[in-house]
Amino acid sequence: MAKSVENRALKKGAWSPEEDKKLIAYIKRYGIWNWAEMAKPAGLQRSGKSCRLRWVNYLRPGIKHGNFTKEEEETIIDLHEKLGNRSFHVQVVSSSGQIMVELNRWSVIASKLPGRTDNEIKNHWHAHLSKRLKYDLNSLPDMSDAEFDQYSSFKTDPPPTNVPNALISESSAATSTNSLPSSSSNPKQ
DNA sequence: AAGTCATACAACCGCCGGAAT
DNA sequence: TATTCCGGCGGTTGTATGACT
Repeated sequence: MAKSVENRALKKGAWSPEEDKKLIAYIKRYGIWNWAEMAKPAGLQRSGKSCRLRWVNYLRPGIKHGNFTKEEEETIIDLHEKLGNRSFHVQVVSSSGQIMVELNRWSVIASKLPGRTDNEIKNHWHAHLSKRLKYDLNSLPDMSDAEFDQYSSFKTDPPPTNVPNALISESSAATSTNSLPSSSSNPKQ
């Protein structure tokens, strides 16, 4: 009830420089203690999720913006191929003993690319790399994005039949390897 | 110059798992 | 043990911008 009234008052859409400044100033002063509660005292009419996303992906110190390098793209493609559409577990030794930690695909890839966020990597994947992979990069000569786009008139056509299945359907290939217990049981995914 | 289309990127939504109670 | 809340993730959408006709 009250919550829906609050939600209606929440601002959505692009962040203004003033909002950015408010969020940065608040976090510098008080740190991150509760995203849902922080927005109000920070003077922001935003949801906690929106504040968190803005901070994690754009305002946080050390975030790298701009074009992905070839090395970064190769890392993304390589890890995406290895990880597929799934999460997995790693063993971590902490002061309290050995524990299992679950990591997800994009955050794992992001951890290998300092300054890059999972959201940025995910967007880059969907915008550039997935379509490039669909066409089997290995069979093409080295080419720029512009050259690739020129080449890729397949966009609305079905993929050629000689492309391996693993490259045609990322999701189906990933599903077949999804044998580990996973938290990513979201039916949407 | 104006309209249309394609692309890139920022942000949102829905869902899930873990922690707290 | 059950419930609630919060943080985090993946997928998707909305919008600004540039290219093209």
